[in-house]
Amino acid sequence: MAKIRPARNGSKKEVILKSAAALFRAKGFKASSMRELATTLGIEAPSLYNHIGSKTELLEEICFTVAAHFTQHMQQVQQSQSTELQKLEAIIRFHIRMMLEWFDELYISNYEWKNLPQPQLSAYLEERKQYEAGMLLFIQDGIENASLQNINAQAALITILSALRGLEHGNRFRQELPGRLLEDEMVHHLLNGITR
Amino acid sequence: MAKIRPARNGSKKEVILKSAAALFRAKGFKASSMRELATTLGIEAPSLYNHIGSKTELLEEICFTVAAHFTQHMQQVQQSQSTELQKLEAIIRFHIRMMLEWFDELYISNYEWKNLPQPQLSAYLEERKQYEAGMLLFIQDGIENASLQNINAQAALITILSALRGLEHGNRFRQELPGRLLEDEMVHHLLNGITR
DNA sequence: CCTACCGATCGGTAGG
DNA sequence: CCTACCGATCGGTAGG
Repeated sequence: MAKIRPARNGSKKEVILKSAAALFRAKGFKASSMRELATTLGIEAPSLYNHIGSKTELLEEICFTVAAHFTQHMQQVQQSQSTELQKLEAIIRFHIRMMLEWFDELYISNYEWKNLPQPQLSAYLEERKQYEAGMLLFIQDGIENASLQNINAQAALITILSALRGLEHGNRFRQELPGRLLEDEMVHHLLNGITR
Repeated sequence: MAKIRPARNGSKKEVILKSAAALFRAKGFKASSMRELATTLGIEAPSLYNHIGSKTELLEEICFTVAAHFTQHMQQVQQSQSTELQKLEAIIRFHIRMMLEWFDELYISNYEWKNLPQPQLSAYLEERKQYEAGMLLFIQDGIENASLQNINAQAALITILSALRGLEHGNRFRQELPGRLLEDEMVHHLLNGITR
């Protein structure tokens, strides 16, 4: 019999979500089986369904939780009184910190979102689009008030976003570089190239 | 009865590879079925096996063909008499051009390689490691002879590689920006940030 | 290049 | 949280 799962049952669901994120990141969403997830948690696969609704629900929770963090930070930056350069720097630093702390989850929201069902898929892509529009505005404003060079704003957006989102590759950087150093170096690299 | 497939049967296998690349990129390797691939080609699934050995073989051919292109270009750049800055610029431009021309294949070799079986998986990762070591050397040499700022070479490598490999995201840039403009802008963005 | 079909594995449910 | 089990789908083969 189907059991109604509580929206908040605290720690057990979060444990499942964390294991799922690690598994989905390592193998990909489709290649990850609920049986393997259950095994890593020391239970049988059907027992998972006392805590979650479906495999897809796990993916949704991961993607939208990550998206919410970024959206919230974007709004915070937009409402600040900082300069455009400071806003861009804040965005870059936030990305890198999130990547260091929530690597599995960010990887999934970057590369496994395509497995989301509709209408969540569209909603997710729309939220991303809004975020990117916010970044583009910072760059355009910076060009207008001459704190940035007269670059192509769209290309600069793509370069910065690619550098930040592509960051998870291999994640070897975690061992070889202190996170704070990487953060400072990337800010310098990505901003000084477009800072007049 | 198993049929021995010729190593060179020319166009038909290449047509399959091209369709497979598009499908694997859109849906992911695991989520792509041979039945769907066959349908897009107007044949039944079992007929595919007159031209290919397995689904995995398709992935292998895509990943190693891409890797071979990059490895060959790296060797060409290493043997050139260019300055370190010119070498880095050549690498960046080559990446972007490959991305514009072989988007599906690069996406797969960037994100679906984890589906490779052993020992191909290890061989693939080793080839990538060699490529990255080559780039790192350009950066280190540039720092030593002061054509680059006194940056952290590892961080600079990560930033450039991330920006280049993360580039395929959404691939909207294909419509909005002429490829050559994006190339020039990214070279400027990624190099001027570290060029003294 | 097709029809017919296989063994394996999947997400998930029934029922307790 | 378990055992038992389902319908669907998968990659691939047999045989022609």
